[in-house]
Amino acid sequence: MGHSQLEKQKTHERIVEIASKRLREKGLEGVGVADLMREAGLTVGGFYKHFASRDELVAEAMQSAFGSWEAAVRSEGRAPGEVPIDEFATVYLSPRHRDNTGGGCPFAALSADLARGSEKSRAFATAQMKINLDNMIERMGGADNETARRDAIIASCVMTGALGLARISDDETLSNEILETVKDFVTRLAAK
Amino acid sequence: MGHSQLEKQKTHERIVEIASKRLREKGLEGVGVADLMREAGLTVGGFYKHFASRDELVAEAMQSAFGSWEAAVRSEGRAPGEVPIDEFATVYLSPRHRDNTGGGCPFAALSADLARGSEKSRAFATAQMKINLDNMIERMGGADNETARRDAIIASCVMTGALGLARISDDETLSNEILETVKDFVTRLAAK
DNA sequence: TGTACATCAGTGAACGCGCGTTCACTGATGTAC
DNA sequence: TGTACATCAGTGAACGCGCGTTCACTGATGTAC
Repeated sequence: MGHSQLEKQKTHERIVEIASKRLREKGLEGVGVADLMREAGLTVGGFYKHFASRDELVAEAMQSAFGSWEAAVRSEGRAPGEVPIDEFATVYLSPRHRDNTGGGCPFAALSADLARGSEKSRAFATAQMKINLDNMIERMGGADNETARRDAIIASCVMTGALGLARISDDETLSNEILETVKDFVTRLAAK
Repeated sequence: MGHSQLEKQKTHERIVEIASKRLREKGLEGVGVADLMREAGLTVGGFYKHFASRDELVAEAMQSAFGSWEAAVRSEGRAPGEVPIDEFATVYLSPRHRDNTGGGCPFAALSADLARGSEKSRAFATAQMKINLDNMIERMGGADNETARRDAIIASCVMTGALGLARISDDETLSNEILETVKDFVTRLAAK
Protein backbone atom coordinates (compact mmCIF):
# COMPACT_ATOMS: atom_id res chain seq x y z
CA MET A 1 0.00 0.00 0.00
CA GLY A 2 1.23 3.47 -0.80
CA HIS A 3 1.50 5.98 1.97
CA SER A 4 1.96 9.42 0.57
CA GLN A 5 0.48 12.15 2.73
CA LEU A 6 -2.26 12.67 0.17
CA GLU A 7 -3.34 9.04 0.25
CA LYS A 8 -3.36 9.00 4.04
CA GLN A 9 -5.49 12.12 4.11
CA LYS A 10 -7.93 10.64 1.62
CA THR A 11 -8.26 7.48 3.70
CA HIS A 12 -8.78 9.62 6.80
CA GLU A 13 -11.57 11.56 5.11
CA ARG A 14 -13.15 8.37 3.84
CA ILE A 15 -13.33 6.95 7.35
CA VAL A 16 -14.79 10.20 8.71
CA GLU A 17 -17.38 10.34 5.94
CA ILE A 18 -18.49 6.77 6.55
CA ALA A 19 -18.65 7.38 10.30
CA SER A 20 -20.58 10.59 9.79
CA LYS A 21 -23.23 8.66 7.90
CA ARG A 22 -23.40 5.52 10.03
CA LEU A 23 -23.38 7.41 13.34
CA ARG A 24 -26.39 9.43 12.25
CA GLU A 25 -28.12 6.20 11.26
CA LYS A 26 -27.29 4.10 14.29
CA GLY A 27 -26.54 6.70 16.96
CA LEU A 28 -23.20 7.78 18.37
CA GLU A 29 -22.69 4.46 20.17
CA GLY A 30 -24.29 2.29 17.53
CA VAL A 31 -21.38 1.45 15.24
CA GLY A 32 -18.10 -0.28 16.01
CA VAL A 33 -14.62 0.70 14.89
CA ALA A 34 -14.16 -2.63 13.09
CA ASP A 35 -17.39 -2.18 11.11
CA LEU A 36 -16.41 1.30 9.98
CA MET A 37 -12.92 0.19 8.94
CA ARG A 38 -14.36 -2.78 7.05
CA GLU A 39 -16.71 -0.46 5.17
CA ALA A 40 -13.69 1.68 4.29
CA GLY A 41 -11.98 -1.43 2.91
CA LEU A 42 -9.45 -1.59 5.74
CA THR A 43 -8.77 -3.65 8.87
CA VAL A 44 -9.18 -2.63 12.51
CA GLY A 45 -5.56 -2.10 13.45
CA GLY A 46 -5.03 0.74 11.03
CA PHE A 47 -7.63 2.84 12.75
CA TYR A 48 -5.15 4.18 15.29
CA LYS A 49 -2.85 5.50 12.58
CA HIS A 50 -5.66 8.03 12.01
CA PHE A 51 -7.36 8.61 15.37
CA ALA A 52 -6.20 8.51 18.97
CA SER A 53 -9.48 6.91 20.03
CA ARG A 54 -12.99 6.14 18.90
CA ASP A 55 -14.15 9.31 20.66
CA GLU A 56 -11.86 11.38 18.49
CA LEU A 57 -13.44 9.91 15.37
CA VAL A 58 -16.91 10.58 16.73
CA ALA A 59 -15.98 14.22 17.31
CA GLU A 60 -14.59 14.59 13.79
CA ALA A 61 -17.58 12.79 12.29
CA MET A 62 -19.96 15.14 14.10
CA GLN A 63 -18.12 18.17 12.81
CA SER A 64 -18.23 16.69 9.33
CA ALA A 65 -21.95 15.96 9.60
CA PHE A 66 -22.80 19.48 10.75
CA GLY A 67 -20.43 21.01 8.23
CA SER A 68 -21.83 19.21 5.23
CA TRP A 69 -25.33 19.81 6.53
CA GLU A 70 -24.79 23.55 6.73
CA ALA A 71 -23.28 23.42 3.24
CA ALA A 72 -26.28 21.49 1.93
CA VAL A 73 -28.61 24.03 3.51
CA ARG A 74 -26.89 26.78 1.53
CA SER A 75 -27.53 24.62 -1.53
CA GLU A 76 -25.46 25.44 -4.59
CA GLY A 77 -23.52 28.10 -2.79
CA ARG A 78 -26.44 30.46 -2.48
CA ALA A 79 -26.86 32.49 0.69
CA PRO A 80 -29.69 31.16 2.88
CA GLY A 81 -31.77 34.26 2.14
CA GLU A 82 -31.63 33.33 -1.52
CA VAL A 83 -32.95 29.83 -0.96
CA PRO A 84 -36.73 30.12 -1.04
CA ILE A 85 -38.26 28.69 2.09
CA ASP A 86 -40.65 26.46 0.22
CA GLU A 87 -37.75 24.92 -1.68
CA PHE A 88 -35.94 24.25 1.59
CA ALA A 89 -39.03 22.89 3.34
CA THR A 90 -39.83 20.66 0.37
CA VAL A 91 -36.41 19.04 0.53
CA TYR A 92 -36.25 18.86 4.31
CA LEU A 93 -39.71 17.36 4.61
CA SER A 94 -39.41 14.96 1.69
CA PRO A 95 -39.71 11.18 2.02
CA ARG A 96 -36.22 11.13 0.56
CA HIS A 97 -34.80 13.01 3.54
CA ARG A 98 -36.91 11.03 5.96
CA ASP A 99 -35.48 7.79 4.55
CA ASN A 100 -31.91 9.11 4.45
CA THR A 101 -31.09 9.62 8.11
CA GLY A 102 -27.40 9.01 7.47
CA GLY A 103 -27.12 11.81 4.94
CA GLY A 104 -29.61 14.15 6.58
CA CYS A 105 -30.04 16.74 9.29
CA PRO A 106 -27.84 15.91 12.30
CA PHE A 107 -30.15 17.71 14.72
CA ALA A 108 -33.02 15.41 13.85
CA ALA A 109 -30.84 12.30 13.66
CA LEU A 110 -28.87 12.84 16.85
CA SER A 111 -30.95 15.10 19.08
CA ALA A 112 -31.01 12.78 22.09
CA ASP A 113 -27.32 11.89 21.70
CA LEU A 114 -26.41 15.56 21.47
CA ALA A 115 -28.47 16.47 24.54
CA ARG A 116 -26.58 13.94 26.67
CA GLY A 117 -23.22 14.59 25.01
CA SER A 118 -20.07 15.94 26.62
CA GLU A 119 -19.82 19.61 27.46
CA LYS A 120 -17.63 20.09 24.42
CA SER A 121 -19.92 18.42 21.92
CA ARG A 122 -23.00 20.21 23.30
CA ALA A 123 -21.20 23.54 22.93
CA PHE A 124 -20.34 22.64 19.36
CA ALA A 125 -23.90 21.55 18.58
CA THR A 126 -25.29 24.73 20.12
CA ALA A 127 -22.98 26.87 18.00
CA GLN A 128 -24.15 24.98 14.91
CA MET A 129 -27.73 25.48 15.97
CA LYS A 130 -27.22 29.23 16.13
CA ILE A 131 -25.70 29.25 12.66
CA ASN A 132 -28.59 27.27 11.28
CA LEU A 133 -31.07 29.46 13.12
CA ASP A 134 -29.48 32.54 11.53
CA ASN A 135 -29.77 30.86 8.15
CA MET A 136 -33.42 30.28 8.87
CA ILE A 137 -33.90 33.88 9.96
CA GLU A 138 -32.45 35.00 6.62
CA ARG A 139 -34.91 32.77 4.84
CA MET A 140 -37.73 34.21 6.94
CA GLY A 141 -37.09 37.74 5.74
CA GLY A 142 -33.90 38.79 7.49
CA ALA A 143 -32.96 40.08 10.90
CA ASP A 144 -34.73 43.40 10.33
CA ASN A 145 -38.09 41.70 9.87
CA GLU A 146 -39.77 41.87 13.25
CA THR A 147 -41.18 38.39 13.47
CA ALA A 148 -38.44 36.66 11.49
CA ARG A 149 -36.60 35.32 14.55
CA ARG A 150 -39.77 34.05 16.13
CA ASP A 151 -40.90 32.39 12.90
CA ALA A 152 -37.44 30.91 12.37
CA ILE A 153 -37.53 29.25 15.77
CA ILE A 154 -41.00 27.90 15.14
CA ALA A 155 -40.03 26.63 11.68
CA SER A 156 -36.88 24.95 13.03
CA CYS A 157 -38.86 23.19 15.74
CA VAL A 158 -41.73 21.99 13.53
CA MET A 159 -39.40 20.75 10.87
CA THR A 160 -37.06 18.78 13.14
CA GLY A 161 -40.05 17.54 15.10
CA ALA A 162 -41.89 16.47 11.96
CA LEU A 163 -38.89 14.55 10.69
CA GLY A 164 -38.58 12.80 14.04
CA LEU A 165 -42.22 11.74 14.20
CA ALA A 166 -42.35 10.83 10.49
CA ARG A 167 -39.38 8.51 11.04
CA ILE A 168 -41.02 6.80 13.98
CA SER A 169 -44.29 6.07 12.18
CA ASP A 170 -44.41 2.71 10.44
CA ASP A 171 -47.73 3.79 8.92
CA GLU A 172 -46.51 5.46 5.76
CA THR A 173 -49.78 7.27 5.16
CA LEU A 174 -49.50 8.99 8.52
CA SER A 175 -45.79 9.61 8.00
CA ASN A 176 -46.44 11.32 4.67
CA GLU A 177 -49.36 13.27 6.12
CA ILE A 178 -47.08 14.69 8.80
CA LEU A 179 -44.49 15.73 6.24
CA GLU A 180 -47.08 17.29 3.92
CA THR A 181 -48.98 19.11 6.64
CA VAL A 182 -45.85 20.65 8.08
CA LYS A 183 -44.46 21.52 4.66
CA ASP A 184 -47.64 23.47 3.86
CA PHE A 185 -47.52 25.14 7.24
CA VAL A 186 -43.92 26.29 6.91
CA THR A 187 -44.54 27.56 3.39
CA ARG A 188 -47.51 29.59 4.57
CA LEU A 189 -45.62 30.84 7.61
CA ALA A 190 -42.93 32.32 5.36
CA ALA A 191 -45.33 33.71 2.75
CA LYS A 192 -47.29 35.64 5.35
CA MET B 1 -36.18 -12.41 51.68
CA GLY B 2 -39.91 -12.88 51.44
CA HIS B 3 -41.35 -14.07 48.17
CA SER B 4 -45.07 -13.72 48.17
CA GLN B 5 -46.57 -13.08 44.74
CA LEU B 6 -47.36 -9.53 45.77
CA GLU B 7 -43.79 -8.76 46.75
CA LYS B 8 -42.44 -10.23 43.53
CA GLN B 9 -44.86 -8.14 41.50
CA LYS B 10 -43.86 -5.00 43.37
CA THR B 11 -40.19 -5.70 42.72
CA HIS B 12 -40.98 -6.32 39.07
CA GLU B 13 -42.77 -3.00 38.78
CA ARG B 14 -39.97 -1.22 40.59
CA ILE B 15 -37.42 -2.52 38.07
CA VAL B 16 -39.65 -1.54 35.14
CA GLU B 17 -40.20 1.94 36.55
CA ILE B 18 -36.48 2.52 37.07
CA ALA B 19 -35.72 1.23 33.57
CA SER B 20 -38.46 3.36 32.08
CA LYS B 21 -36.80 6.44 33.55
CA ARG B 22 -33.16 5.59 32.91
CA LEU B 23 -33.75 4.38 29.37
CA ARG B 24 -35.37 7.67 28.44
CA GLU B 25 -32.40 9.48 29.98
CA LYS B 26 -29.60 7.40 28.52
CA GLY B 27 -31.21 5.80 25.47
CA LEU B 28 -32.39 2.24 24.98
CA GLU B 29 -28.85 0.89 24.95
CA GLY B 30 -27.43 3.29 27.49
CA VAL B 31 -28.05 1.44 30.77
CA GLY B 32 -26.87 -1.96 31.91
CA VAL B 33 -28.85 -4.66 33.68
CA ALA B 34 -26.50 -4.55 36.70
CA ASP B 35 -26.94 -0.79 37.10
CA LEU B 36 -30.71 -1.06 37.02
CA MET B 37 -30.75 -3.90 39.54
CA ARG B 38 -28.40 -2.01 41.84
CA GLU B 39 -30.69 1.02 41.73
CA ALA B 40 -33.56 -1.29 42.65
CA GLY B 41 -31.52 -2.50 45.66
CA LEU B 42 -30.93 -5.95 44.15
CA THR B 43 -28.10 -7.91 42.52
CA VAL B 44 -27.71 -8.90 38.88
CA GLY B 45 -28.60 -12.56 39.12
CA GLY B 46 -32.15 -11.96 40.25
CA PHE B 47 -32.95 -10.12 37.05
CA TYR B 48 -33.83 -13.31 35.21
CA LYS B 49 -36.43 -14.27 37.78
CA HIS B 50 -38.39 -11.34 36.31
CA PHE B 51 -37.42 -11.07 32.65
CA ALA B 52 -36.31 -13.55 30.00
CA SER B 53 -33.83 -11.06 28.62
CA ARG B 54 -32.78 -7.42 28.67
CA ASP B 55 -34.84 -6.88 25.52
CA GLU B 56 -37.96 -8.02 27.33
CA LEU B 57 -37.37 -5.41 30.05
CA VAL B 58 -36.81 -2.72 27.42
CA ALA B 59 -40.13 -3.61 25.81
CA GLU B 60 -41.95 -3.48 29.16
CA ALA B 61 -40.23 -0.24 30.11
CA MET B 62 -41.27 1.36 26.83
CA GLN B 63 -44.87 0.33 27.38
CA SER B 64 -44.68 1.74 30.88
CA ALA B 65 -43.17 5.01 29.65
CA PHE B 66 -45.84 5.52 27.01
CA GLY B 67 -48.59 4.41 29.35
CA SER B 68 -47.69 6.80 32.14
CA TRP B 69 -47.08 9.52 29.59
CA GLU B 70 -50.56 9.13 28.14
CA ALA B 71 -51.94 9.14 31.67
CA ALA B 72 -50.01 12.31 32.52
CA VAL B 73 -51.33 13.95 29.37
CA ARG B 74 -54.87 13.29 30.57
CA SER B 75 -53.84 14.97 33.82
CA GLU B 76 -56.05 14.35 36.81
CA GLY B 77 -58.28 12.01 34.90
CA ARG B 78 -59.71 14.68 32.68
CA ALA B 79 -60.40 13.90 29.02
CA PRO B 80 -57.86 15.55 26.72
CA GLY B 81 -60.51 17.91 25.39
CA GLU B 82 -60.98 19.17 28.93
CA VAL B 83 -57.31 19.99 29.38
CA PRO B 84 -56.85 23.51 28.04
CA ILE B 85 -54.14 23.59 25.41
CA ASP B 86 -52.26 26.41 27.07
CA GLU B 87 -52.08 24.42 30.28
CA PHE B 88 -50.72 21.44 28.40
CA ALA B 89 -48.25 23.50 26.39
CA THR B 90 -47.06 25.28 29.52
CA VAL B 91 -46.20 22.01 31.21
CA TYR B 92 -44.77 20.35 28.11
CA LEU B 93 -42.60 23.33 27.25
CA SER B 94 -41.46 24.07 30.79
CA PRO B 95 -37.80 24.03 31.90
CA ARG B 96 -38.97 21.40 34.36
CA HIS B 97 -39.97 19.02 31.57
CA ARG B 98 -36.87 19.89 29.56
CA ASP B 99 -34.69 18.97 32.52
CA ASN B 100 -36.64 15.81 33.32
CA THR B 101 -36.02 13.61 30.29
CA GLY B 102 -36.42 10.45 32.35
CA GLY B 103 -39.92 11.35 33.48
CA GLY B 104 -40.99 13.11 30.31
CA CYS B 105 -42.36 12.58 26.84
CA PRO B 106 -41.03 9.32 25.37
CA PHE B 107 -41.35 10.58 21.79
CA ALA B 108 -38.97 13.44 22.45
CA ALA B 109 -36.62 11.35 24.58
CA LEU B 110 -36.43 8.31 22.32
CA SER B 111 -37.31 9.45 18.82
CA ALA B 112 -34.13 8.21 17.16
CA ASP B 113 -34.19 4.93 19.10
CA LEU B 114 -37.83 4.38 18.17
CA ALA B 115 -37.18 5.11 14.48
CA ARG B 116 -34.52 2.40 14.31
CA GLY B 117 -36.36 0.01 16.62
CA SER B 118 -37.68 -3.44 15.81
CA GLU B 119 -40.81 -3.84 13.72
CA LYS B 120 -42.72 -4.60 16.89
CA SER B 121 -41.60 -1.58 18.88
CA ARG B 122 -42.15 0.77 15.95
CA ALA B 123 -45.68 -0.56 15.56
CA PHE B 124 -46.26 0.02 19.27
CA ALA B 125 -44.82 3.54 19.12
CA THR B 126 -46.93 4.37 16.07
CA ALA B 127 -50.08 3.20 17.84
CA GLN B 128 -49.19 5.39 20.82
CA MET B 129 -48.54 8.28 18.48
CA LYS B 130 -52.03 7.95 17.04
CA ILE B 131 -53.56 7.93 20.51
CA ASN B 132 -51.61 11.03 21.48
CA LEU B 133 -52.51 12.68 18.20
CA ASP B 134 -56.18 12.01 18.88
CA ASN B 135 -55.76 13.55 22.33
CA MET B 136 -54.24 16.58 20.69
CA ILE B 137 -57.09 16.77 18.17
CA GLU B 138 -59.53 16.81 21.09
CA ARG B 139 -57.60 19.65 22.63
CA MET B 140 -57.64 21.49 19.29
CA GLY B 141 -61.41 21.58 19.15
CA GLY B 142 -62.40 18.02 18.36
CA ALA B 143 -62.65 15.88 15.26
CA ASP B 144 -65.55 17.92 13.86
CA ASN B 145 -63.43 21.07 13.75
CA GLU B 146 -62.13 21.29 10.21
CA THR B 147 -58.55 22.29 10.88
CA ALA B 148 -58.19 20.47 14.21
CA ARG B 149 -56.29 17.51 12.74
CA ARG B 150 -53.93 19.72 10.81
CA ASP B 151 -53.29 21.94 13.84
CA ALA B 152 -52.84 18.90 16.07
CA ILE B 153 -50.11 17.56 13.79
CA ILE B 154 -48.39 20.92 13.68
CA ALA B 155 -48.61 21.34 17.45
CA SER B 156 -47.24 17.83 18.05
CA CYS B 157 -44.28 18.47 15.75
CA VAL B 158 -43.37 21.91 17.12
CA MET B 159 -43.61 20.75 20.69
CA THR B 160 -41.51 17.61 20.34
CA GLY B 161 -39.07 19.51 18.13
CA ALA B 162 -38.80 22.40 20.59
CA LEU B 163 -38.09 20.03 23.46
CA GLY B 164 -35.39 18.34 21.41
CA LEU B 165 -33.64 21.56 20.43
CA ALA B 166 -34.05 23.09 23.91
CA ARG B 167 -32.35 20.03 25.37
CA ILE B 168 -29.42 20.28 22.98
CA SER B 169 -28.71 23.95 23.68
CA ASP B 170 -26.20 24.57 26.44
CA ASP B 171 -27.05 28.26 26.17
CA GLU B 172 -29.92 28.50 28.62
CA THR B 173 -31.14 31.83 27.29
CA LEU B 174 -31.61 30.32 23.84
CA SER B 175 -33.10 27.17 25.32
CA ASN B 176 -35.69 29.16 27.25
CA GLU B 177 -36.40 31.37 24.26
CA ILE B 178 -37.22 28.30 22.20
CA LEU B 179 -39.58 26.99 24.86
CA GLU B 180 -41.29 30.37 25.34
CA THR B 181 -41.65 31.13 21.65
CA VAL B 182 -43.19 27.77 20.89
CA LYS B 183 -45.45 27.89 23.94
CA ASP B 184 -46.88 31.22 22.75
CA PHE B 185 -47.27 29.88 19.24
CA VAL B 186 -49.17 26.76 20.32
CA THR B 187 -51.42 28.78 22.59
CA ARG B 188 -52.28 31.15 19.77
CA LEU B 189 -52.75 28.26 17.33
CA ALA B 190 -55.41 26.77 19.57
CA ALA B 191 -57.11 30.08 20.42
CA LYS B 192 -57.58 30.97 16.78
C1' DT C 1 20.16 6.03 -13.29
C1' DG C 2 20.65 2.58 -9.89
C1' DT C 3 21.04 0.73 -5.09
C1' DA C 4 20.58 0.59 0.03
C1' DC C 5 18.07 2.25 3.70
C1' DA C 6 14.35 4.57 6.46
C1' DT C 7 9.61 5.53 6.98
C1' DC C 8 5.11 4.51 8.02
C1' DA C 9 0.03 3.19 6.44
C1' DG C 10 -1.97 -0.81 6.91
C1' DT C 11 -2.34 -5.92 8.76
C1' DG C 12 -4.32 -9.21 11.80
C1' DA C 13 -3.71 -11.58 16.05
C1' DA C 14 -4.00 -10.86 20.95
C1' DC C 15 -5.38 -8.49 25.14
C1' DG C 16 -8.53 -6.72 28.61
C1' DC C 17 -12.66 -5.02 30.06
C1' DG C 18 -17.69 -4.54 30.36
C1' DC C 19 -21.87 -6.56 30.01
C1' DG C 20 -25.65 -9.97 29.23
C1' DT C 21 -26.57 -14.39 30.78
C1' DT C 22 -26.09 -18.78 33.55
C1' DC C 23 -25.86 -21.47 37.63
C1' DA C 24 -25.33 -23.61 42.14
C1' DC C 25 -26.69 -22.01 46.35
C1' DT C 26 -29.36 -19.61 50.32
C1' DG C 27 -32.86 -18.74 53.44
C1' DA C 28 -37.36 -16.88 54.24
C1' DT C 29 -42.16 -17.99 53.48
C1' DG C 30 -46.04 -20.99 52.55
C1' DT C 31 -48.07 -25.59 52.96
C1' DA C 32 -49.05 -30.35 54.65
C1' DC C 33 -49.68 -33.18 58.43
C1' DT D 1 -50.18 -25.24 67.65
C1' DG D 2 -45.96 -27.20 66.18
C1' DT D 3 -42.77 -29.52 62.92
C1' DA D 4 -40.85 -31.11 58.40
C1' DC D 5 -40.65 -30.12 53.78
C1' DA D 6 -41.13 -27.67 49.27
C1' DT D 7 -40.88 -23.50 46.82
C1' DC D 8 -38.67 -19.84 44.78
C1' DA D 9 -36.97 -14.64 44.91
C1' DG D 10 -32.73 -13.20 45.41
C1' DT D 11 -27.34 -13.91 45.70
C1' DG D 12 -22.87 -13.47 43.72
C1' DA D 13 -19.35 -15.85 41.24
C1' DA D 14 -18.30 -17.45 36.67
C1' DC D 15 -18.75 -17.67 31.71
C1' DG D 16 -18.56 -16.05 26.97
C1' DC D 17 -18.78 -12.72 23.66
C1' DG D 18 -18.10 -8.19 21.49
C1' DC D 19 -15.53 -4.35 21.13
C1' DG D 20 -11.90 -0.75 21.84
C1' DT D 21 -7.14 -0.79 21.95
C1' DT D 22 -2.27 -2.57 21.48
C1' DC D 23 1.56 -4.55 19.15
C1' DA D 24 4.96 -6.91 16.31
C1' DC D 25 5.21 -7.22 11.63
C1' DT D 26 4.92 -6.18 6.37
C1' DG D 27 5.88 -4.15 2.19
C1' DA D 28 5.37 -0.23 -0.77
C1' DT D 29 7.08 4.45 -1.30
C1' DG D 30 10.31 8.20 -0.58
C1' DT D 31 15.07 9.65 0.21
C1' DA D 32 20.23 9.61 0.25
C1' DC D 33 24.23 8.58 -2.09
